[in-house]
Amino acid sequence: MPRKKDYHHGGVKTELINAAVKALKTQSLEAVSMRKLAAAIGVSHNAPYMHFKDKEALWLAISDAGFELLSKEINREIAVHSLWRERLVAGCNAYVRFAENNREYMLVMFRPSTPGIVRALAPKGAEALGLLIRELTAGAASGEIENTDPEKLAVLIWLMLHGLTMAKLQIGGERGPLRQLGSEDRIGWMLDKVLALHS
Amino acid sequence: MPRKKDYHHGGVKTELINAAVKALKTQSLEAVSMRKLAAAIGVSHNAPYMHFKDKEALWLAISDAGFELLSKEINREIAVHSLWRERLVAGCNAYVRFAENNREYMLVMFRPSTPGIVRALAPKGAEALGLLIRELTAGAASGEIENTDPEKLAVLIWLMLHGLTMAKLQIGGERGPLRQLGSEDRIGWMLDKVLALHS
DNA sequence: ACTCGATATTGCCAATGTCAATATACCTGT
DNA sequence: ACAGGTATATTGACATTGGCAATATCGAGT
Repeated sequence: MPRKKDYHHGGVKTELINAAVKALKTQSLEAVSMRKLAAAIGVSHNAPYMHFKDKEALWLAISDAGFELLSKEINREIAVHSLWRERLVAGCNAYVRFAENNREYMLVMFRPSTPGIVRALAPKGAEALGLLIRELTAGAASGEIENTDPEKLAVLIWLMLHGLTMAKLQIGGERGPLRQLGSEDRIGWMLDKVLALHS
Repeated sequence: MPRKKDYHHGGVKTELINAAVKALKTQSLEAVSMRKLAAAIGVSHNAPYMHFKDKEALWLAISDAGFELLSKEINREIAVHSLWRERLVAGCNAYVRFAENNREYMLVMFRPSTPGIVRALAPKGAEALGLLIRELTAGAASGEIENTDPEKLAVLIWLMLHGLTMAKLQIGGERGPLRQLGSEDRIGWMLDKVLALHS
Protein backbone atom coordinates (compact mmCIF):
# COMPACT_ATOMS: atom_id res chain seq x y z
CA MET A 1 0.00 0.00 0.00
CA PRO A 2 2.82 2.49 0.31
CA ARG A 3 4.60 4.13 -2.60
CA LYS A 4 1.88 5.74 -4.68
CA LYS A 5 3.84 7.87 -7.05
CA ASP A 6 7.16 8.64 -5.45
CA TYR A 7 6.68 11.47 -3.07
CA HIS A 8 5.02 9.97 -0.04
CA HIS A 9 6.59 6.61 -0.01
CA GLY A 10 5.10 5.69 3.30
CA GLY A 11 7.46 3.73 5.48
CA VAL A 12 10.37 6.05 5.93
CA LYS A 13 10.50 5.61 9.66
CA THR A 14 10.79 1.86 9.77
CA GLU A 15 12.84 1.61 6.62
CA LEU A 16 15.26 4.11 8.05
CA ILE A 17 15.66 2.07 11.20
CA ASN A 18 16.19 -1.07 9.19
CA ALA A 19 18.75 0.64 7.00
CA ALA A 20 20.57 1.94 10.05
CA VAL A 21 20.70 -1.47 11.69
CA LYS A 22 21.92 -3.03 8.50
CA ALA A 23 24.56 -0.34 8.07
CA LEU A 24 25.79 -0.88 11.61
CA LYS A 25 26.53 -4.47 10.77
CA THR A 26 29.47 -3.38 8.69
CA GLN A 27 30.22 0.16 9.85
CA SER A 28 30.97 1.94 13.07
CA LEU A 29 28.53 4.20 14.82
CA GLU A 30 30.11 7.44 13.71
CA ALA A 31 30.40 6.23 10.16
CA VAL A 32 26.65 6.03 9.78
CA SER A 33 25.16 9.31 8.64
CA MET A 34 21.60 10.48 8.27
CA ARG A 35 22.22 11.46 4.71
CA LYS A 36 23.64 8.14 3.65
CA LEU A 37 20.74 6.36 5.28
CA ALA A 38 18.30 8.61 3.50
CA ALA A 39 20.04 7.91 0.22
CA ALA A 40 20.03 4.21 0.97
CA ILE A 41 16.26 4.07 1.22
CA GLY A 42 15.86 6.43 -1.69
CA VAL A 43 14.59 9.60 -0.09
CA SER A 44 15.97 13.08 0.15
CA HIS A 45 18.49 13.98 2.81
CA ASN A 46 15.92 15.68 4.95
CA ALA A 47 13.11 13.19 4.86
CA PRO A 48 14.40 11.46 8.01
CA TYR A 49 13.90 14.62 9.99
CA MET A 50 10.17 14.24 9.58
CA HIS A 51 10.30 11.17 11.76
CA PHE A 52 13.28 11.80 13.98
CA LYS A 53 13.99 15.12 15.56
CA ASP A 54 17.67 14.29 15.79
CA LYS A 55 20.24 11.80 14.84
CA GLU A 56 20.13 11.03 18.53
CA ALA A 57 16.43 10.28 18.24
CA LEU A 58 17.19 7.60 15.69
CA TRP A 59 19.69 5.95 18.02
CA LEU A 60 17.14 6.20 20.78
CA ALA A 61 14.55 4.36 18.77
CA ILE A 62 16.98 1.65 17.76
CA SER A 63 18.19 1.37 21.31
CA ASP A 64 14.63 0.87 22.52
CA ALA A 65 14.07 -1.84 19.98
CA GLY A 66 17.30 -3.48 21.08
CA PHE A 67 16.34 -3.60 24.74
CA GLU A 68 13.03 -5.05 23.73
CA LEU A 69 14.67 -7.79 21.70
CA LEU A 70 17.12 -8.55 24.47
CA SER A 71 14.43 -8.98 27.07
CA LYS A 72 12.42 -11.24 24.80
CA GLU A 73 15.45 -13.36 24.11
CA ILE A 74 16.38 -13.74 27.75
CA ASN A 75 12.84 -14.54 28.74
CA ARG A 76 12.59 -17.16 26.07
CA GLU A 77 15.72 -18.96 27.18
CA ILE A 78 14.98 -18.69 30.84
CA ALA A 79 11.54 -20.14 30.44
CA VAL A 80 12.75 -23.59 29.47
CA HIS A 81 14.30 -24.17 32.89
CA SER A 82 12.74 -24.32 36.30
CA LEU A 83 15.62 -24.45 38.79
CA TRP A 84 16.78 -20.98 39.67
CA ARG A 85 20.41 -21.82 39.06
CA GLU A 86 19.76 -23.13 35.59
CA ARG A 87 17.55 -20.19 34.83
CA LEU A 88 20.30 -17.85 35.93
CA VAL A 89 22.90 -19.49 33.73
CA ALA A 90 20.52 -19.62 30.81
CA GLY A 91 19.78 -15.93 31.19
CA CYS A 92 23.43 -15.00 31.29
CA ASN A 93 24.16 -17.11 28.27
CA ALA A 94 21.25 -15.53 26.46
CA TYR A 95 22.70 -12.13 27.21
CA VAL A 96 26.06 -13.01 25.77
CA ARG A 97 24.57 -14.77 22.79
CA PHE A 98 22.31 -11.84 22.03
CA ALA A 99 25.30 -9.54 22.05
CA GLU A 100 27.22 -11.77 19.69
CA ASN A 101 24.34 -12.13 17.29
CA ASN A 102 23.24 -8.51 17.50
CA ARG A 103 26.40 -6.52 17.71
CA GLU A 104 24.66 -3.66 15.91
CA TYR A 105 22.08 -3.24 18.60
CA MET A 106 24.54 -3.50 21.45
CA LEU A 107 26.67 -0.79 19.92
CA VAL A 108 23.71 1.54 19.90
CA MET A 109 22.26 0.47 23.24
CA PHE A 110 25.52 1.04 25.06
CA ARG A 111 27.06 3.79 23.01
CA PRO A 112 29.07 6.13 25.20
CA SER A 113 27.07 9.35 25.22
CA THR A 114 23.51 8.76 26.22
CA PRO A 115 23.84 5.71 28.22
CA GLY A 116 22.27 2.34 28.05
CA ILE A 117 24.02 1.65 31.29
CA VAL A 118 21.80 4.15 33.00
CA ARG A 119 18.79 2.37 31.66
CA ALA A 120 20.10 -1.07 32.42
CA LEU A 121 20.89 -0.10 35.99
CA ALA A 122 18.09 2.34 36.59
CA PRO A 123 16.44 2.15 40.00
CA LYS A 124 13.54 0.07 38.77
CA GLY A 125 15.95 -1.70 36.50
CA ALA A 126 15.56 -2.82 32.96
CA GLU A 127 13.87 -6.10 32.33
CA ALA A 128 17.16 -7.90 32.03
CA LEU A 129 18.46 -6.85 35.41
CA GLY A 130 15.07 -7.46 36.92
CA LEU A 131 15.17 -11.04 35.75
CA LEU A 132 18.55 -11.49 37.30
CA ILE A 133 17.39 -10.13 40.59
CA ARG A 134 14.37 -12.39 40.53
CA GLU A 135 16.43 -15.52 40.08
CA LEU A 136 18.92 -14.49 42.72
CA THR A 137 16.14 -13.80 45.14
CA ALA A 138 14.79 -17.24 44.42
CA GLY A 139 18.21 -18.67 45.11
CA ALA A 140 18.45 -16.82 48.36
CA ALA A 141 14.99 -17.99 49.37
CA SER A 142 15.97 -21.57 48.69
CA GLY A 143 18.89 -21.11 51.03
CA GLU A 144 21.43 -22.08 48.44
CA ILE A 145 23.20 -18.75 48.52
CA GLU A 146 23.59 -16.22 51.27
CA ASN A 147 20.56 -14.05 51.64
CA THR A 148 22.45 -10.80 51.62
CA ASP A 149 21.45 -8.26 49.07
CA PRO A 150 20.30 -10.04 45.95
CA GLU A 151 20.17 -6.68 44.20
CA LYS A 152 23.77 -5.89 44.89
CA LEU A 153 24.73 -9.33 43.75
CA ALA A 154 22.69 -8.86 40.59
CA VAL A 155 24.46 -5.64 39.76
CA LEU A 156 27.78 -7.29 40.35
CA ILE A 157 26.97 -10.19 38.09
CA TRP A 158 25.61 -7.90 35.45
CA LEU A 159 28.76 -5.80 35.56
CA MET A 160 30.86 -8.86 34.90
CA LEU A 161 28.58 -10.11 32.24
CA HIS A 162 28.37 -6.77 30.56
CA GLY A 163 32.05 -6.09 30.83
CA LEU A 164 32.82 -9.47 29.37
CA THR A 165 30.31 -8.97 26.61
CA MET A 166 31.39 -5.52 25.55
CA ALA A 167 35.01 -6.51 25.71
CA LYS A 168 34.31 -9.43 23.43
CA LEU A 169 32.45 -7.18 21.03
CA GLN A 170 35.36 -4.80 20.83
CA ILE A 171 37.99 -7.43 20.46
CA GLY A 172 36.11 -9.52 17.99
CA GLY A 173 36.55 -12.57 20.11
CA GLU A 174 39.22 -14.42 18.19
CA ARG A 175 42.18 -14.04 20.44
CA GLY A 176 43.23 -13.12 23.90
CA PRO A 177 42.26 -14.10 27.41
CA LEU A 178 38.58 -13.59 26.76
CA ARG A 179 38.16 -16.37 24.29
CA GLN A 180 37.88 -19.16 26.78
CA LEU A 181 36.27 -17.00 29.39
CA GLY A 182 33.41 -16.29 27.08
CA SER A 183 32.40 -19.81 26.26
CA GLU A 184 29.33 -21.10 27.93
CA ASP A 185 30.87 -23.32 30.55
CA ARG A 186 33.02 -20.45 31.71
CA ILE A 187 30.02 -18.37 32.50
CA GLY A 188 28.99 -21.05 34.90
CA TRP A 189 32.44 -20.84 36.39
CA MET A 190 32.12 -17.10 36.79
CA LEU A 191 28.78 -17.49 38.49
CA ASP A 192 30.20 -20.08 40.85
CA LYS A 193 32.89 -17.65 41.84
CA VAL A 194 30.51 -14.81 42.43
CA LEU A 195 27.78 -16.74 44.11
CA ALA A 196 30.14 -18.65 46.37
CA LEU A 197 27.59 -21.39 46.69
CA HIS A 198 27.12 -23.11 50.01
CA SER A 199 26.93 -26.58 48.49
CA MET B 1 62.86 28.99 24.35
CA PRO B 2 59.78 28.48 22.24
CA ARG B 3 57.70 31.22 20.69
CA LYS B 4 60.15 33.48 18.86
CA LYS B 5 57.96 35.66 16.72
CA ASP B 6 54.66 34.01 16.09
CA TYR B 7 55.03 31.51 13.36
CA HIS B 8 56.90 28.64 14.89
CA HIS B 9 55.53 28.71 18.33
CA GLY B 10 57.24 25.50 19.29
CA GLY B 11 55.13 23.35 21.47
CA VAL B 12 52.11 22.65 19.38
CA LYS B 13 52.18 18.95 20.04
CA THR B 14 52.14 19.05 23.82
CA GLU B 15 49.93 22.12 24.01
CA LEU B 16 47.45 20.43 21.74
CA ILE B 17 47.32 17.39 23.98
CA ASN B 18 46.88 19.57 27.03
CA ALA B 19 44.13 21.52 25.36
CA ALA B 20 42.39 18.33 24.35
CA VAL B 21 42.56 16.91 27.85
CA LYS B 22 41.27 20.12 29.30
CA ALA B 23 38.46 20.27 26.76
CA LEU B 24 37.43 16.72 27.58
CA LYS B 25 36.88 17.74 31.16
CA THR B 26 33.78 19.61 30.14
CA GLN B 27 32.88 18.22 26.73
CA SER B 28 32.17 14.88 25.20
CA LEU B 29 34.59 13.09 22.91
CA GLU B 30 32.82 13.88 19.71
CA ALA B 31 32.32 17.49 20.68
CA VAL B 32 36.06 18.08 20.66
CA SER B 33 37.29 19.10 17.24
CA MET B 34 40.75 19.56 15.82
CA ARG B 35 39.89 23.02 14.66
CA LYS B 36 38.64 24.21 18.00
CA LEU B 37 41.71 22.81 19.69
CA ALA B 38 43.92 24.57 17.18
CA ALA B 39 42.08 27.79 17.81
CA ALA B 40 42.34 27.28 21.54
CA ILE B 41 46.10 27.19 21.46
CA GLY B 42 46.24 29.98 18.91
CA VAL B 43 47.41 28.26 15.76
CA SER B 44 45.83 27.75 12.40
CA HIS B 45 43.39 24.96 11.82
CA ASN B 46 45.98 22.83 10.08
CA ALA B 47 48.92 23.18 12.40
CA PRO B 48 47.89 20.08 14.35
CA TYR B 49 48.33 17.93 11.29
CA MET B 50 52.05 18.53 11.43
CA HIS B 51 52.17 16.53 14.62
CA PHE B 52 49.27 14.16 14.30
CA LYS B 53 48.43 12.32 11.13
CA ASP B 54 44.85 11.98 12.20
CA LYS B 55 42.37 12.97 14.78
CA GLU B 56 42.70 9.34 15.77
CA ALA B 57 46.42 9.84 16.26
CA LEU B 58 45.69 12.51 18.83
CA TRP B 59 43.43 10.19 20.78
CA LEU B 60 46.08 7.53 20.52
CA ALA B 61 48.69 9.78 22.06
CA ILE B 62 46.36 10.84 24.86
CA SER B 63 45.37 7.26 25.41
CA ASP B 64 49.01 6.26 25.78
CA ALA B 65 49.59 8.98 28.29
CA GLY B 66 46.53 7.83 30.19
CA PHE B 67 47.68 4.25 30.47
CA GLU B 68 51.02 5.51 31.66
CA LEU B 69 49.42 7.62 34.36
CA LEU B 70 47.16 4.78 35.44
CA SER B 71 50.00 2.34 35.85
CA LYS B 72 52.01 4.84 37.85
CA GLU B 73 49.07 5.50 40.11
CA ILE B 74 48.34 1.86 40.76
CA ASN B 75 51.98 1.09 41.40
CA ARG B 76 52.22 3.93 43.83
CA GLU B 77 49.25 2.77 45.88
CA ILE B 78 50.17 -0.88 45.77
CA ALA B 79 53.68 -0.20 46.99
CA VAL B 80 52.61 0.91 50.44
CA HIS B 81 51.27 -2.54 51.32
CA SER B 82 53.02 -5.85 51.59
CA LEU B 83 50.28 -8.45 52.05
CA TRP B 84 48.95 -9.60 48.70
CA ARG B 85 45.35 -9.12 49.72
CA GLU B 86 45.90 -5.55 50.77
CA ARG B 87 47.89 -4.86 47.65
CA LEU B 88 45.07 -6.22 45.56
CA VAL B 89 42.47 -4.08 47.23
CA ALA B 90 44.71 -1.03 47.03
CA GLY B 91 45.25 -1.61 43.34
CA CYS B 92 41.57 -1.93 42.62
CA ASN B 93 40.80 1.17 44.60
CA ALA B 94 43.51 3.02 42.75
CA TYR B 95 41.91 1.99 39.49
CA VAL B 96 38.54 3.32 40.49
CA ARG B 97 39.98 6.47 41.99
CA PHE B 98 42.03 7.16 38.89
CA ALA B 99 38.93 6.86 36.77
CA GLU B 100 37.02 9.25 38.98
CA ASN B 101 39.79 11.81 39.03
CA ASN B 102 40.69 11.44 35.38
CA ARG B 103 37.44 10.95 33.59
CA GLU B 104 38.93 12.64 30.53
CA TYR B 105 41.61 10.05 30.10
CA MET B 106 39.33 7.11 30.68
CA LEU B 107 36.95 8.36 28.01
CA VAL B 108 39.77 8.38 25.51
CA MET B 109 41.46 5.21 26.68
CA PHE B 110 38.29 3.19 26.44
CA ARG B 111 36.46 4.95 23.66
CA PRO B 112 34.46 2.55 21.56
CA SER B 113 36.29 2.47 18.26
CA THR B 114 39.91 1.66 18.68
CA PRO B 115 39.86 -0.15 21.87
CA GLY B 116 41.61 0.31 25.12
CA ILE B 117 40.10 -2.97 26.12
CA VAL B 118 42.25 -4.71 23.57
CA ARG B 119 45.28 -3.09 25.05
CA ALA B 120 44.23 -3.69 28.62
CA LEU B 121 43.61 -7.36 27.90
CA ALA B 122 46.27 -7.91 25.29
CA PRO B 123 48.17 -11.19 25.53
CA LYS B 124 51.09 -9.67 27.31
CA GLY B 125 48.67 -7.50 29.17
CA ALA B 126 48.83 -3.91 30.14
CA GLU B 127 50.68 -3.00 33.28
CA ALA B 128 47.51 -2.78 35.26
CA LEU B 129 46.30 -6.26 34.50
CA GLY B 130 49.80 -7.59 34.97
CA LEU B 131 49.84 -6.22 38.47
CA LEU B 132 46.56 -7.89 39.23
CA ILE B 133 47.82 -11.22 37.98
CA ARG B 134 50.95 -10.87 40.05
CA GLU B 135 49.04 -10.33 43.28
CA LEU B 136 46.65 -13.15 42.56
CA THR B 137 49.51 -15.48 41.84
CA ALA B 138 51.00 -14.49 45.14
CA GLY B 139 47.70 -15.25 46.81
CA ALA B 140 47.52 -18.63 45.16
CA ALA B 141 51.09 -19.38 46.17
CA SER B 142 50.29 -18.55 49.76
CA GLY B 143 47.45 -21.04 49.59
CA GLU B 144 44.84 -18.51 50.57
CA ILE B 145 42.91 -18.89 47.35
CA GLU B 146 42.51 -21.79 45.01
CA ASN B 147 45.43 -22.15 42.71
CA THR B 148 43.36 -22.37 39.58
CA ASP B 149 44.12 -19.96 36.84
CA PRO B 150 45.19 -16.68 38.38
CA GLU B 151 45.03 -15.15 34.92
CA LYS B 152 41.44 -16.06 34.38
CA LEU B 153 40.63 -14.76 37.82
CA ALA B 154 42.45 -11.55 37.03
CA VAL B 155 40.46 -10.99 33.88
CA LEU B 156 37.28 -11.67 35.78
CA ILE B 157 38.13 -9.18 38.47
CA TRP B 158 39.22 -6.63 35.95
CA LEU B 159 35.98 -7.02 34.03
CA MET B 160 34.01 -6.29 37.15
CA LEU B 161 36.21 -3.45 38.14
CA HIS B 162 36.16 -1.95 34.70
CA GLY B 163 32.44 -2.46 34.24
CA LEU B 164 31.81 -0.82 37.56
CA THR B 165 34.11 2.02 36.77
CA MET B 166 32.81 2.81 33.33
CA ALA B 167 29.27 2.54 34.52
CA LYS B 168 30.00 5.04 37.25
CA LEU B 169 31.60 7.38 34.77
CA GLN B 170 28.58 7.30 32.53
CA ILE B 171 26.06 7.65 35.26
CA GLY B 172 27.86 10.35 37.12
CA GLY B 173 27.75 8.35 40.26
CA GLU B 174 25.19 10.29 42.25
CA ARG B 175 22.32 7.91 42.18
CA GLY B 176 21.35 4.36 41.52
CA PRO B 177 22.54 0.98 42.62
CA LEU B 178 26.15 1.75 41.86
CA ARG B 179 26.58 4.41 44.48
CA GLN B 180 27.13 2.11 47.38
CA LEU B 181 28.75 -0.54 45.28
CA GLY B 182 31.47 1.87 44.31
CA SER B 183 32.61 2.93 47.72
CA GLU B 184 35.85 1.48 48.90
CA ASP B 185 34.55 -1.08 51.34
CA ARG B 186 32.31 -2.48 48.64
CA ILE B 187 35.25 -3.27 46.46
CA GLY B 188 36.52 -5.46 49.24
CA TRP B 189 33.12 -7.11 49.29
CA MET B 190 33.31 -7.72 45.56
CA LEU B 191 36.73 -9.23 45.88
CA ASP B 192 35.59 -11.50 48.68
CA LYS B 193 32.84 -12.79 46.48
CA VAL B 194 35.08 -13.41 43.54
CA LEU B 195 38.00 -14.84 45.42
CA ALA B 196 35.85 -17.08 47.57
CA LEU B 197 38.56 -17.05 50.18
CA HIS B 198 39.28 -20.20 52.08
CA SER B 199 39.56 -18.52 55.44
C1' DA C 1 -13.82 21.37 -5.08
C1' DC C 2 -11.20 23.25 -1.39
C1' DT C 3 -8.54 23.45 2.47
C1' DC C 4 -5.55 21.48 5.86
C1' DG C 5 -2.10 18.63 7.76
C1' DA C 6 1.26 15.22 7.05
C1' DT C 7 5.01 14.09 4.27
C1' DA C 8 8.77 14.83 1.20
C1' DT C 9 11.94 17.98 -1.56
C1' DT C 10 15.22 21.49 -2.68
C1' DG C 11 18.23 25.06 -1.13
C1' DC C 12 21.07 26.64 2.13
C1' DC C 13 24.46 27.27 6.03
C1' DA C 14 28.12 26.47 9.46
C1' DA C 15 31.24 23.15 11.26
C1' DT C 16 34.39 19.60 10.53
C1' DG C 17 38.32 16.53 8.80
C1' DT C 18 41.76 16.59 5.66
C1' DC C 19 44.53 17.55 1.32
C1' DA C 20 47.51 20.78 -1.43
C1' DA C 21 50.18 24.73 -2.06
C1' DT C 22 52.54 28.34 0.00
C1' DA C 23 54.98 31.00 3.40
C1' DT C 24 58.21 31.48 7.38
C1' DA C 25 61.63 30.45 10.59
C1' DC C 26 65.52 27.60 12.11
C1' DC C 27 69.83 24.87 11.21
C1' DT C 28 73.75 23.29 8.99
C1' DG C 29 77.75 23.27 6.01
C1' DT C 30 80.58 26.18 3.58
C1' DA D 1 77.75 35.48 6.66
C1' DC D 2 75.13 33.10 3.46
C1' DA D 3 72.59 29.55 0.69
C1' DG D 4 69.79 25.86 0.80
C1' DG D 5 67.30 22.41 3.03
C1' DT D 6 64.01 21.07 6.48
C1' DA D 7 60.73 21.37 9.93
C1' DT D 8 56.93 24.05 11.01
C1' DA D 9 52.96 26.90 10.28
C1' DT D 10 49.47 29.30 7.19
C1' DT D 11 46.02 29.98 3.77
C1' DG D 12 42.87 28.04 0.59
C1' DA D 13 39.98 24.65 -1.00
C1' DC D 14 36.78 20.58 -0.97
C1' DA D 15 33.51 16.98 0.32
C1' DT D 16 30.54 15.42 4.16
C1' DT D 17 27.72 16.13 7.65
C1' DG D 18 23.75 17.74 10.84
C1' DG D 19 20.13 20.63 10.74
C1' DC D 20 17.01 24.80 9.53
C1' DA D 21 13.70 27.09 6.25
C1' DA D 22 10.86 27.43 2.48
C1' DT D 23 8.45 25.04 -0.92
C1' DA D 24 6.08 21.38 -3.19
C1' DT D 25 3.07 17.16 -3.20
C1' DC D 26 -0.21 14.15 -1.69
C1' DG D 27 -4.34 12.31 1.05
C1' DA D 28 -8.42 12.93 3.78
C1' DG D 29 -12.37 15.30 5.50
C1' DT D 30 -15.66 19.02 4.86
